[in-house]
Amino acid sequence: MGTIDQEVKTRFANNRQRFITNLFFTSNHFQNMFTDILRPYDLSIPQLNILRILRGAGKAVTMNNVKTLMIDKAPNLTRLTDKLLAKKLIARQRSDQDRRVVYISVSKEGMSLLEKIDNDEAFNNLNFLERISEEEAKHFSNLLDRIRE
Amino acid sequence: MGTIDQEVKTRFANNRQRFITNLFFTSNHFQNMFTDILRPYDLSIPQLNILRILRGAGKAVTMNNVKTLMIDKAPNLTRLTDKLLAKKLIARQRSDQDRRVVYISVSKEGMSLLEKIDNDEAFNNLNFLERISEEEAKHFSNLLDRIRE
DNA sequence: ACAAAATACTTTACATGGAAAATAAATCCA
DNA sequence: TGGATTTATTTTCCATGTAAAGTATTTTGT
Repeated sequence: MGTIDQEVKTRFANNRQRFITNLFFTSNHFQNMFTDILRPYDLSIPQLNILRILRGAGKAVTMNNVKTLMIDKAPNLTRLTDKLLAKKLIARQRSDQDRRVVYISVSKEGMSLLEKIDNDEAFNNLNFLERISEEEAKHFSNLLDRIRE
Repeated sequence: MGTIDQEVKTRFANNRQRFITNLFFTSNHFQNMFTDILRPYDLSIPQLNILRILRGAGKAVTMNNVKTLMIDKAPNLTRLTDKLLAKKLIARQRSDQDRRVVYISVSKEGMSLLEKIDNDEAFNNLNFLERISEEEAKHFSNLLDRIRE
């Protein structure tokens, strides 16, 4: 794994160009890494996000609430939850008060899968991020906040 | 657009966690921005990448070469180039020397589309990146190189 | 020369992202 | 009350990402 210039074999006009390309490339790189780590658990990144949101909530949550809590939006949330349901990782229940509303919650199976993943060396330790210090991470995160306006 | 903590409404365990989430979020944010800018040109990001690679090469390039030059790999390059061909933005020609090899190149239409996009205010000025200096961009890009190992 | 392996590309299948239309139920308001 | 609007979710459509299998052609090794 070399510099971004080596990776994409491109000559950049300036450092902002280099930076934005590197941002895409690096994000992609780590997403692939997470995807690989999750593969043995037969879980996708958005599926894990949903499970974590449900665990974090500690109670049943409406689809709408899940959607607003998802990081990268939740495209086809119904389709995603269908799959979690098929794997019995969540439960689904329609509200009695408002019959348009659907609640979902983590099942026991879902909770124990989350625990397994929490204890997964590769996933939990983030040891691929050891090369960046807490201070640098903070500074960098602030910078990302800033350039998004 | 607020800080990453506001955006994803999450409490992060540490700054490395915050950073990696912010990386995904910000990358996604800018990709969506590019996608929106390209929409009126009826062109996707990978399609634009291919056109630029072809222009950069200045000559016909084999599918295999295009693949190695693509940033995020070129999934279904045939399918992608089919679409560019349908829009007459590229030309395709089978090699005489090695009949397995397929060359593609930018057409006149492709070149003039690229010029239009080059002159597109929103796309070309990268003014959404004004908040980061050249020096910061350089430093940040180096840091991204480093954490990828 | 000729079968086996490698190479270049194409095709297929399936999961996901993103946007928009469709459906169903609740609320608003004249 | 009852039609129009809003809200919550589902469904559909299309482009892409990813992996694997398939096809055609060339190269390799005996």
